[in-house]
Amino acid sequence: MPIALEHDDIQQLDDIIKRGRPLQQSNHVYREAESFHSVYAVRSGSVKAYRAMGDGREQVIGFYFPGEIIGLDGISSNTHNASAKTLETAVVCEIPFSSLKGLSSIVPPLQRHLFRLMSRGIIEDQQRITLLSRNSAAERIAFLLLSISARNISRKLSGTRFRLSMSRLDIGNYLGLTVETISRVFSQLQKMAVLEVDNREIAIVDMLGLRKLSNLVD
Amino acid sequence: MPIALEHDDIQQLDDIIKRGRPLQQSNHVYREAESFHSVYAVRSGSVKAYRAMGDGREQVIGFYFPGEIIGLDGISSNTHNASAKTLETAVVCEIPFSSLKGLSSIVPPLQRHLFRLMSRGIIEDQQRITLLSRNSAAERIAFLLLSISARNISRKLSGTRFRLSMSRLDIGNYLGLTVETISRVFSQLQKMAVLEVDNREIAIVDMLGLRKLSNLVD
DNA sequence: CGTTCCATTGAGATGTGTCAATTCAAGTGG
DNA sequence: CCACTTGAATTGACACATCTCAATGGAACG
Repeated sequence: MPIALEHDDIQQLDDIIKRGRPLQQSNHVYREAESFHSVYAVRSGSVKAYRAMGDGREQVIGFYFPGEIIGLDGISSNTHNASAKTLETAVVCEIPFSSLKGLSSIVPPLQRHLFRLMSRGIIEDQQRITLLSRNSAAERIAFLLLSISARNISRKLSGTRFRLSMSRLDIGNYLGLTVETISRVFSQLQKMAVLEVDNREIAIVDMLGLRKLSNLVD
Repeated sequence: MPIALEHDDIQQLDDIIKRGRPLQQSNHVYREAESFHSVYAVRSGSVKAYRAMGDGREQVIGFYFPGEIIGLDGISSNTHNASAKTLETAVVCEIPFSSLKGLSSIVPPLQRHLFRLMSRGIIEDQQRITLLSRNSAAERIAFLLLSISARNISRKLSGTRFRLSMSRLDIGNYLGLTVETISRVFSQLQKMAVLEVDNREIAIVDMLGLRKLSNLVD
Protein backbone atom coordinates (compact mmCIF):
# COMPACT_ATOMS: atom_id res chain seq x y z
CA MET A 1 0.00 0.00 0.00
CA PRO A 2 1.67 3.11 -1.23
CA ILE A 3 0.79 5.59 1.49
CA ALA A 4 2.50 7.22 4.39
CA LEU A 5 0.77 6.03 7.54
CA GLU A 6 1.61 5.79 11.21
CA HIS A 7 3.09 2.47 12.30
CA ASP A 8 0.00 1.70 14.28
CA ASP A 9 -2.20 2.34 11.30
CA ILE A 10 -0.05 0.26 9.00
CA GLN A 11 -0.39 -2.56 11.47
CA GLN A 12 -4.17 -2.21 11.47
CA LEU A 13 -4.26 -2.12 7.71
CA ASP A 14 -2.03 -5.15 7.52
CA ASP A 15 -4.34 -6.99 9.85
CA ILE A 16 -7.35 -6.68 7.57
CA ILE A 17 -5.53 -7.74 4.41
CA LYS A 18 -5.92 -11.43 3.83
CA ARG A 19 -2.96 -13.41 2.63
CA GLY A 20 -3.31 -14.32 -1.01
CA ARG A 21 -2.96 -17.71 -2.61
CA PRO A 22 -1.46 -18.14 -6.08
CA LEU A 23 -4.04 -18.43 -8.83
CA GLN A 24 -3.51 -20.30 -12.06
CA GLN A 25 -3.97 -18.60 -15.41
CA SER A 26 -7.57 -17.71 -16.33
CA ASN A 27 -8.89 -17.98 -12.80
CA HIS A 28 -11.47 -15.48 -11.69
CA VAL A 29 -10.73 -13.08 -8.86
CA TYR A 30 -14.36 -12.04 -8.86
CA ARG A 31 -17.23 -12.22 -11.29
CA GLU A 32 -19.60 -9.64 -12.68
CA ALA A 33 -22.86 -9.47 -10.67
CA GLU A 34 -21.35 -11.18 -7.63
CA SER A 35 -22.02 -9.26 -4.48
CA PHE A 36 -19.25 -6.92 -3.54
CA HIS A 37 -17.33 -7.55 -0.32
CA SER A 38 -13.71 -6.83 -1.03
CA VAL A 39 -11.25 -5.02 -3.19
CA TYR A 40 -8.10 -6.82 -4.24
CA ALA A 41 -4.44 -5.96 -4.52
CA VAL A 42 -2.45 -7.60 -7.28
CA ARG A 43 0.81 -8.98 -5.82
CA SER A 44 2.31 -10.72 -8.82
CA GLY A 45 1.22 -11.69 -12.29
CA SER A 46 -1.42 -9.73 -14.12
CA VAL A 47 -5.19 -9.48 -14.24
CA LYS A 48 -7.72 -8.28 -16.76
CA ALA A 49 -11.07 -6.81 -15.86
CA TYR A 50 -13.88 -7.15 -18.36
CA ARG A 51 -17.61 -7.04 -18.78
CA ALA A 52 -19.71 -9.40 -20.83
CA MET A 53 -21.83 -7.64 -23.39
CA GLY A 54 -25.22 -8.59 -24.68
CA ASP A 55 -23.95 -10.32 -27.78
CA GLY A 56 -21.48 -12.52 -25.95
CA ARG A 57 -18.39 -10.51 -26.75
CA GLU A 58 -16.50 -8.94 -23.92
CA GLN A 59 -15.38 -5.42 -23.23
CA VAL A 60 -12.00 -5.32 -21.52
CA ILE A 61 -11.99 -2.61 -18.86
CA GLY A 62 -8.35 -2.72 -17.94
CA PHE A 63 -5.15 -4.63 -17.31
CA TYR A 64 -3.72 -4.67 -13.81
CA PHE A 65 -0.21 -5.33 -12.56
CA PRO A 66 1.45 -5.81 -9.16
CA GLY A 67 0.76 -2.97 -6.76
CA GLU A 68 -2.55 -2.07 -8.36
CA ILE A 69 -6.00 -2.31 -6.80
CA ILE A 70 -9.00 -3.86 -8.51
CA GLY A 71 -12.66 -4.07 -7.60
CA LEU A 72 -13.37 -0.47 -6.59
CA ASP A 73 -16.13 -0.27 -9.16
CA GLY A 74 -18.32 -2.48 -6.98
CA ILE A 75 -18.80 0.13 -4.29
CA SER A 76 -21.81 1.95 -5.65
CA SER A 77 -24.05 -1.01 -6.36
CA ASN A 78 -22.67 -3.46 -3.79
CA THR A 79 -22.21 -5.68 -6.81
CA HIS A 80 -19.19 -6.20 -8.98
CA ASN A 81 -19.76 -4.51 -12.30
CA ALA A 82 -17.05 -6.42 -14.04
CA SER A 83 -15.28 -9.75 -13.88
CA ALA A 84 -11.59 -10.04 -13.16
CA LYS A 85 -9.49 -12.97 -14.25
CA THR A 86 -5.79 -13.69 -14.19
CA LEU A 87 -3.85 -13.48 -17.44
CA GLU A 88 -1.13 -15.72 -16.04
CA THR A 89 -0.28 -17.28 -12.70
CA ALA A 90 -0.85 -14.52 -10.18
CA VAL A 91 -1.10 -13.75 -6.48
CA VAL A 92 -3.95 -11.52 -5.41
CA CYS A 93 -4.73 -10.31 -1.88
CA GLU A 94 -8.25 -9.75 -0.68
CA ILE A 95 -9.06 -6.62 1.34
CA PRO A 96 -12.55 -6.75 2.90
CA PHE A 97 -14.18 -3.46 2.11
CA SER A 98 -16.19 -3.17 5.30
CA SER A 99 -12.99 -3.30 7.35
CA LEU A 100 -11.28 -0.93 5.00
CA LYS A 101 -14.16 1.50 5.21
CA GLY A 102 -14.22 1.28 8.98
CA LEU A 103 -10.52 1.84 9.23
CA SER A 104 -10.63 4.68 6.72
CA SER A 105 -13.06 6.67 8.83
CA ILE A 106 -10.62 6.44 11.75
CA VAL A 107 -7.52 7.10 9.69
CA PRO A 108 -8.02 10.19 7.54
CA PRO A 109 -4.94 9.61 5.33
CA LEU A 110 -6.39 6.26 4.37
CA GLN A 111 -9.76 7.74 3.52
CA ARG A 112 -7.98 10.31 1.46
CA HIS A 113 -6.06 7.62 -0.32
CA LEU A 114 -9.22 5.72 -1.12
CA PHE A 115 -10.85 8.81 -2.55
CA ARG A 116 -7.76 9.36 -4.64
CA LEU A 117 -7.70 5.85 -5.96
CA MET A 118 -11.29 6.10 -7.10
CA SER A 119 -10.86 9.54 -8.51
CA ARG A 120 -7.75 8.48 -10.38
CA GLY A 121 -9.76 5.62 -11.85
CA ILE A 122 -12.25 8.17 -13.14
CA ILE A 123 -9.51 10.21 -14.73
CA GLU A 124 -7.93 7.21 -16.39
CA ASP A 125 -11.26 6.15 -17.79
CA GLN A 126 -11.74 9.62 -19.17
CA GLN A 127 -8.37 9.47 -20.85
CA ARG A 128 -9.40 6.21 -22.43
CA ILE A 129 -12.60 7.78 -23.64
CA THR A 130 -10.57 10.43 -25.40
CA LEU A 131 -8.27 7.77 -26.75
CA LEU A 132 -11.11 5.71 -28.14
CA SER A 133 -13.07 8.53 -29.63
CA ARG A 134 -10.24 10.44 -31.19
CA ASN A 135 -7.13 8.40 -31.81
CA SER A 136 -6.06 6.11 -34.63
CA ALA A 137 -5.22 2.46 -34.17
CA ALA A 138 -1.49 3.20 -34.05
CA GLU A 139 -1.98 5.92 -31.46
CA ARG A 140 -4.05 3.65 -29.26
CA ILE A 141 -1.54 0.85 -29.41
CA ALA A 142 1.34 3.23 -28.74
CA PHE A 143 -0.57 4.48 -25.72
CA LEU A 144 -1.06 1.00 -24.32
CA LEU A 145 2.58 0.06 -24.80
CA LEU A 146 3.73 3.27 -23.14
CA SER A 147 1.36 2.66 -20.26
CA ILE A 148 2.73 -0.82 -19.72
CA SER A 149 6.26 0.48 -20.10
CA ALA A 150 5.72 3.18 -17.47
CA ARG A 151 4.17 0.73 -15.05
CA ASN A 152 7.04 -1.67 -15.57
CA ILE A 153 9.49 1.08 -14.77
CA SER A 154 7.66 1.95 -11.58
CA ARG A 155 8.10 -1.70 -10.58
CA LYS A 156 11.82 -1.57 -11.38
CA LEU A 157 11.43 -3.68 -14.49
CA SER A 158 12.53 -2.93 -18.00
CA GLY A 159 10.53 -0.22 -19.71
CA THR A 160 11.75 -1.25 -23.14
CA ARG A 161 11.59 -5.05 -23.20
CA PHE A 162 8.69 -7.03 -21.85
CA ARG A 163 6.32 -9.84 -22.54
CA LEU A 164 2.66 -9.04 -23.07
CA SER A 165 0.60 -11.23 -20.79
CA MET A 166 -2.57 -10.61 -22.78
CA SER A 167 -3.62 -11.92 -26.18
CA ARG A 168 -4.17 -9.79 -29.27
CA LEU A 169 -7.86 -10.38 -28.75
CA ASP A 170 -7.69 -8.88 -25.25
CA ILE A 171 -5.74 -5.91 -26.57
CA GLY A 172 -8.31 -5.44 -29.30
CA ASN A 173 -11.17 -5.62 -26.83
CA TYR A 174 -9.43 -3.09 -24.66
CA LEU A 175 -8.61 -0.62 -27.41
CA GLY A 176 -11.74 -1.04 -29.49
CA LEU A 177 -9.93 -2.65 -32.42
CA THR A 178 -9.90 -6.03 -34.09
CA VAL A 179 -7.07 -8.55 -33.75
CA GLU A 180 -6.19 -8.06 -37.39
CA THR A 181 -5.68 -4.37 -36.89
CA ILE A 182 -3.48 -4.99 -33.86
CA SER A 183 -1.34 -7.35 -35.89
CA ARG A 184 -1.05 -4.98 -38.80
CA VAL A 185 -0.06 -2.06 -36.62
CA PHE A 186 2.56 -4.16 -34.84
CA SER A 187 3.99 -5.15 -38.20
CA GLN A 188 3.92 -1.59 -39.39
CA LEU A 189 5.64 -0.28 -36.27
CA GLN A 190 8.26 -2.96 -36.69
CA LYS A 191 8.82 -1.89 -40.28
CA MET A 192 9.20 1.68 -39.03
CA ALA A 193 11.86 0.46 -36.59
CA VAL A 194 9.91 1.67 -33.60
CA LEU A 195 9.27 -1.78 -32.18
CA GLU A 196 10.57 -5.29 -32.39
CA VAL A 197 7.71 -7.73 -32.09
CA ASP A 198 8.08 -11.45 -31.67
CA ASN A 199 4.69 -12.79 -30.79
CA ARG A 200 4.15 -11.47 -27.28
CA GLU A 201 7.70 -10.34 -26.73
CA ILE A 202 7.94 -6.61 -27.28
CA ALA A 203 11.02 -4.43 -27.50
CA ILE A 204 10.60 -0.69 -27.79
CA VAL A 205 13.45 0.33 -30.05
CA ASP A 206 12.59 3.97 -30.55
CA MET A 207 10.95 5.26 -27.40
CA LEU A 208 10.71 8.84 -28.55
CA GLY A 209 9.21 7.75 -31.84
CA LEU A 210 6.63 5.74 -29.95
CA ARG A 211 5.80 8.70 -27.75
CA LYS A 212 5.35 10.87 -30.79
CA LEU A 213 3.09 8.27 -32.36
CA SER A 214 0.93 8.21 -29.26
CA ASN A 215 0.30 11.94 -29.61
CA LEU A 216 0.85 12.22 -25.90
CA VAL A 217 4.18 14.00 -25.92
CA ASP A 218 3.86 17.10 -23.77
CA MET B 1 -29.09 15.75 -2.05
CA PRO B 2 -30.76 12.44 -2.62
CA ILE B 3 -29.93 10.59 0.58
CA ALA B 4 -31.73 9.57 3.72
CA LEU B 5 -30.08 11.38 6.60
CA GLU B 6 -31.01 12.36 10.13
CA HIS B 7 -32.51 15.82 10.46
CA ASP B 8 -29.47 17.00 12.31
CA ASP B 9 -27.20 15.77 9.58
CA ILE B 10 -29.27 17.33 6.85
CA GLN B 11 -29.00 20.60 8.68
CA GLN B 12 -25.24 20.29 8.86
CA LEU B 13 -25.04 19.42 5.19
CA ASP B 14 -27.27 22.32 4.33
CA ASP B 15 -25.00 24.61 6.28
CA ILE B 16 -21.96 23.86 4.17
CA ILE B 17 -23.70 24.23 0.82
CA LYS B 18 -23.30 27.72 -0.49
CA ARG B 19 -26.22 29.42 -2.16
CA GLY B 20 -25.78 29.53 -5.90
CA ARG B 21 -26.08 32.53 -8.16
CA PRO B 22 -27.50 32.25 -11.68
CA LEU B 23 -24.84 31.96 -14.35
CA GLN B 24 -25.29 33.13 -17.92
CA GLN B 25 -24.75 30.79 -20.82
CA SER B 26 -21.14 29.73 -21.43
CA ASN B 27 -19.90 30.74 -18.02
CA HIS B 28 -17.36 28.52 -16.35
CA VAL B 29 -18.18 26.76 -13.11
CA TYR B 30 -14.54 25.75 -12.80
CA ARG B 31 -11.60 25.46 -15.12
CA GLU B 32 -9.21 22.65 -15.88
CA ALA B 33 -6.01 22.89 -13.81
CA GLU B 34 -7.58 25.18 -11.23
CA SER B 35 -6.99 23.97 -7.73
CA PHE B 36 -9.80 21.85 -6.42
CA HIS B 37 -11.80 23.13 -3.45
CA SER B 38 -15.40 22.25 -4.09
CA VAL B 39 -17.81 20.04 -5.89
CA TYR B 40 -20.95 21.58 -7.38
CA ALA B 41 -24.59 20.65 -7.58
CA VAL B 42 -26.52 21.68 -10.66
CA ARG B 43 -29.80 23.32 -9.60
CA SER B 44 -31.22 24.40 -12.92
CA GLY B 45 -30.05 24.65 -16.50
CA SER B 46 -27.36 22.35 -17.81
CA VAL B 47 -23.59 22.10 -17.77
CA LYS B 48 -20.99 20.42 -19.91
CA ALA B 49 -17.65 19.16 -18.63
CA TYR B 50 -14.79 18.99 -21.07
CA ARG B 51 -11.05 18.82 -21.35
CA ALA B 52 -8.89 20.74 -23.79
CA MET B 53 -6.69 18.49 -25.85
CA GLY B 54 -3.27 19.19 -27.24
CA ASP B 55 -4.46 20.24 -30.66
CA GLY B 56 -6.98 22.75 -29.39
CA ARG B 57 -10.03 20.57 -29.84
CA GLU B 58 -12.00 19.60 -26.80
CA GLN B 59 -13.16 16.30 -25.42
CA VAL B 60 -16.59 16.55 -23.83
CA ILE B 61 -16.68 14.44 -20.67
CA GLY B 62 -20.34 14.73 -19.90
CA PHE B 63 -23.55 16.72 -19.78
CA TYR B 64 -25.09 17.48 -16.41
CA PHE B 65 -28.63 18.36 -15.42
CA PRO B 66 -30.37 19.53 -12.24
CA GLY B 67 -29.74 17.24 -9.29
CA GLU B 68 -26.39 16.05 -10.58
CA ILE B 69 -22.98 16.62 -9.00
CA ILE B 70 -19.94 17.80 -10.91
CA GLY B 71 -16.30 18.20 -9.97
CA LEU B 72 -15.62 14.89 -8.21
CA ASP B 73 -12.78 14.20 -10.61
CA GLY B 74 -10.65 16.81 -8.87
CA ILE B 75 -10.24 14.80 -5.70
CA SER B 76 -7.19 12.75 -6.58
CA SER B 77 -4.94 15.51 -7.81
CA ASN B 78 -6.38 18.43 -5.84
CA THR B 79 -6.75 19.97 -9.26
CA HIS B 80 -9.71 20.03 -11.57
CA ASN B 81 -9.06 17.69 -14.45
CA ALA B 82 -11.73 19.18 -16.62
CA SER B 83 -13.50 22.45 -17.19
CA ALA B 84 -17.22 22.88 -16.66
CA LYS B 85 -19.29 25.51 -18.38
CA THR B 86 -22.97 26.22 -18.56
CA LEU B 87 -24.83 25.35 -21.76
CA GLU B 88 -27.57 27.82 -20.93
CA THR B 89 -28.52 30.03 -18.02
CA ALA B 90 -28.03 27.85 -14.96
CA VAL B 91 -27.86 27.85 -11.18
CA VAL B 92 -25.05 25.90 -9.59
CA CYS B 93 -24.36 25.46 -5.85
CA GLU B 94 -20.87 25.16 -4.49
CA ILE B 95 -20.12 22.52 -1.85
CA PRO B 96 -16.68 22.99 -0.27
CA PHE B 97 -15.02 19.62 -0.31
CA SER B 98 -13.09 20.00 2.92
CA SER B 99 -16.35 20.54 4.81
CA LEU B 100 -17.98 17.71 2.95
CA LYS B 101 -15.10 15.40 3.74
CA GLY B 102 -15.11 16.38 7.37
CA LEU B 103 -18.84 15.88 7.65
CA SER B 104 -18.67 12.58 5.80
CA SER B 105 -16.27 11.07 8.32
CA ILE B 106 -18.79 11.88 11.08
CA VAL B 107 -21.85 10.82 9.11
CA PRO B 108 -21.32 7.34 7.66
CA PRO B 109 -24.33 7.44 5.30
CA LEU B 110 -22.84 10.53 3.70
CA GLN B 111 -19.45 8.92 3.27
CA ARG B 112 -21.18 5.97 1.74
CA HIS B 113 -23.07 8.23 -0.60
CA LEU B 114 -19.88 9.94 -1.71
CA PHE B 115 -18.23 6.63 -2.42
CA ARG B 116 -21.25 5.65 -4.43
CA LEU B 117 -21.30 8.81 -6.44
CA MET B 118 -17.68 8.33 -7.43
CA SER B 119 -18.09 4.68 -8.10
CA ARG B 120 -21.13 5.35 -10.23
CA GLY B 121 -19.09 7.83 -12.20
CA ILE B 122 -16.58 5.09 -12.88
CA ILE B 123 -19.28 2.74 -14.08
CA GLU B 124 -20.81 5.34 -16.35
CA ASP B 125 -17.45 6.09 -17.87
CA GLN B 126 -16.94 2.42 -18.49
CA GLN B 127 -20.26 2.22 -20.25
CA ARG B 128 -19.19 5.08 -22.45
CA ILE B 129 -15.96 3.30 -23.20
CA THR B 130 -17.94 0.33 -24.44
CA LEU B 131 -20.19 2.65 -26.38
CA LEU B 132 -17.30 4.39 -28.08
CA SER B 133 -15.30 1.32 -28.90
CA ARG B 134 -18.10 -0.86 -30.12
CA ASN B 135 -21.16 1.01 -31.26
CA SER B 136 -22.13 2.66 -34.50
CA ALA B 137 -22.98 6.32 -34.83
CA ALA B 138 -26.71 5.61 -34.68
CA GLU B 139 -26.30 3.48 -31.57
CA ARG B 140 -24.31 6.16 -29.82
CA ILE B 141 -26.82 8.85 -30.62
CA ALA B 142 -29.71 6.65 -29.56
CA PHE B 143 -27.91 6.04 -26.29
CA LEU B 144 -27.46 9.75 -25.62
CA LEU B 145 -31.07 10.55 -26.39
CA LEU B 146 -32.28 7.76 -24.15
CA SER B 147 -30.00 8.94 -21.38
CA ILE B 148 -31.39 12.47 -21.61
CA SER B 149 -34.90 11.10 -21.83
CA ALA B 150 -34.44 9.00 -18.68
CA ARG B 151 -32.96 11.89 -16.76
CA ASN B 152 -35.83 14.13 -17.85
CA ILE B 153 -38.30 11.59 -16.59
CA SER B 154 -36.56 11.40 -13.22
CA ARG B 155 -37.03 15.17 -13.02
CA LYS B 156 -40.71 14.87 -13.90
CA LEU B 157 -40.23 16.31 -17.36
CA SER B 158 -41.24 14.85 -20.67
CA GLY B 159 -39.18 11.86 -21.72
CA THR B 160 -40.30 12.15 -25.32
CA ARG B 161 -40.13 15.85 -26.14
CA PHE B 162 -37.27 18.08 -25.15
CA ARG B 163 -34.86 20.70 -26.31
CA LEU B 164 -31.20 19.82 -26.55
CA SER B 165 -29.21 22.44 -24.71
CA MET B 166 -25.98 21.43 -26.43
CA SER B 167 -24.83 22.03 -30.00
CA ARG B 168 -24.18 19.32 -32.58
CA LEU B 169 -20.51 20.01 -32.06
CA ASP B 170 -20.79 19.25 -28.35
CA ILE B 171 -22.70 16.08 -29.08
CA GLY B 172 -20.05 15.05 -31.55
CA ASN B 173 -17.27 15.75 -29.11
CA TYR B 174 -19.08 13.71 -26.52
CA LEU B 175 -19.84 10.72 -28.73
CA GLY B 176 -16.64 10.72 -30.75
CA LEU B 177 -18.36 11.71 -33.99
CA THR B 178 -18.34 14.68 -36.33
CA VAL B 179 -21.14 17.21 -36.63
CA GLU B 180 -21.89 15.97 -40.12
CA THR B 181 -22.43 12.44 -38.88
CA ILE B 182 -24.73 13.67 -36.12
CA SER B 183 -26.79 15.55 -38.67
CA ARG B 184 -26.97 12.62 -41.04
CA VAL B 185 -28.05 10.22 -38.32
CA PHE B 186 -30.72 12.63 -37.09
CA SER B 187 -32.04 12.91 -40.64
CA GLN B 188 -31.95 9.16 -41.07
CA LEU B 189 -33.78 8.52 -37.78
CA GLN B 190 -36.36 11.06 -38.83
CA LYS B 191 -36.83 9.28 -42.15
CA MET B 192 -37.26 6.03 -40.20
CA ALA B 193 -39.99 7.72 -38.15
CA VAL B 194 -38.14 7.15 -34.90
CA LEU B 195 -37.54 10.83 -34.20
CA GLU B 196 -38.81 14.20 -35.16
CA VAL B 197 -35.97 16.67 -35.27
CA ASP B 198 -36.33 20.40 -35.63
CA ASN B 199 -32.98 21.91 -34.94
CA ARG B 200 -32.55 21.33 -31.21
CA GLU B 201 -36.11 20.33 -30.58
CA ILE B 202 -36.36 16.56 -30.36
CA ALA B 203 -39.42 14.36 -30.24
CA ILE B 204 -39.01 10.66 -29.73
CA VAL B 205 -41.81 9.17 -31.84
CA ASP B 206 -40.93 5.50 -31.54
CA MET B 207 -39.38 4.91 -28.14
CA LEU B 208 -39.12 1.15 -28.53
CA GLY B 209 -37.52 1.55 -31.92
CA LEU B 210 -34.98 3.92 -30.42
CA ARG B 211 -34.23 1.48 -27.63
CA LYS B 212 -33.68 -1.27 -30.15
CA LEU B 213 -31.38 0.96 -32.14
CA SER B 214 -29.31 1.68 -29.06
CA ASN B 215 -28.70 -2.03 -28.60
CA LEU B 216 -29.39 -1.56 -24.92
CA VAL B 217 -32.73 -3.30 -24.72
CA ASP B 218 -32.53 -5.87 -21.96
C1' DC C 1 2.33 -36.05 -35.15
C1' DG C 2 -1.92 -34.03 -35.10
C1' DT C 3 -4.91 -30.81 -32.92
C1' DT C 4 -5.94 -26.43 -31.29
C1' DC C 5 -5.44 -21.84 -30.42
C1' DC C 6 -3.28 -17.61 -31.60
C1' DA C 7 -1.15 -14.50 -34.84
C1' DT C 8 -0.22 -12.78 -39.41
C1' DT C 9 -1.29 -11.31 -44.03
C1' DG C 10 -4.16 -10.21 -48.09
C1' DA C 11 -8.27 -8.50 -50.71
C1' DG C 12 -12.39 -6.31 -50.70
C1' DA C 13 -16.42 -3.97 -48.22
C1' DT C 14 -18.13 -0.24 -45.48
C1' DG C 15 -18.90 3.44 -42.11
C1' DT C 16 -17.36 7.63 -40.86
C1' DG C 17 -14.31 11.56 -41.75
C1' DT C 18 -13.02 15.41 -44.75
C1' DC C 19 -13.94 19.09 -47.76
C1' DA C 20 -17.15 22.11 -49.78
C1' DA C 21 -21.50 24.30 -50.73
C1' DT C 22 -26.07 25.64 -49.13
C1' DT C 23 -29.68 26.67 -45.94
C1' DC C 24 -31.43 28.40 -41.78
C1' DA C 25 -31.87 31.13 -37.47
C1' DA C 26 -30.60 34.76 -34.64
C1' DG C 27 -28.72 38.98 -33.83
C1' DT C 28 -26.83 43.77 -35.37
C1' DG C 29 -26.69 48.11 -37.31
C1' DG C 30 -28.18 51.28 -40.76
C1' DC D 1 -38.06 47.25 -40.88
C1' DC D 2 -34.78 45.50 -43.78
C1' DA D 3 -30.15 44.24 -45.41
C1' DC D 4 -26.11 42.20 -43.49
C1' DT D 5 -23.33 39.37 -40.71
C1' DT D 6 -22.43 35.39 -38.07
C1' DG D 7 -22.66 30.84 -36.31
C1' DA D 8 -25.08 26.43 -36.47
C1' DA D 9 -27.03 22.76 -39.08
C1' DT D 10 -27.79 20.18 -43.21
C1' DT D 11 -26.54 17.79 -47.42
C1' DG D 12 -23.52 15.87 -51.08
C1' DA D 13 -19.27 13.81 -53.14
C1' DC D 14 -15.22 11.62 -52.24
C1' DA D 15 -11.32 9.67 -49.41
C1' DC D 16 -9.58 6.63 -46.21
C1' DA D 17 -9.03 3.86 -41.93
C1' DT D 18 -10.63 0.01 -40.04
C1' DC D 19 -13.63 -4.09 -40.34
C1' DT D 20 -14.90 -8.41 -42.46
C1' DC D 21 -13.95 -12.54 -44.62
C1' DA D 22 -10.63 -15.89 -45.89
C1' DA D 23 -6.31 -18.26 -46.11
C1' DT D 24 -1.88 -19.26 -44.15
C1' DG D 25 1.66 -19.74 -40.70
C1' DG D 26 3.42 -20.92 -36.03
C1' DA D 27 3.63 -22.19 -31.30
C1' DA D 28 2.02 -25.03 -27.52
C1' DC D 29 0.39 -29.36 -25.97
C1' DG D 30 -1.29 -33.89 -25.58
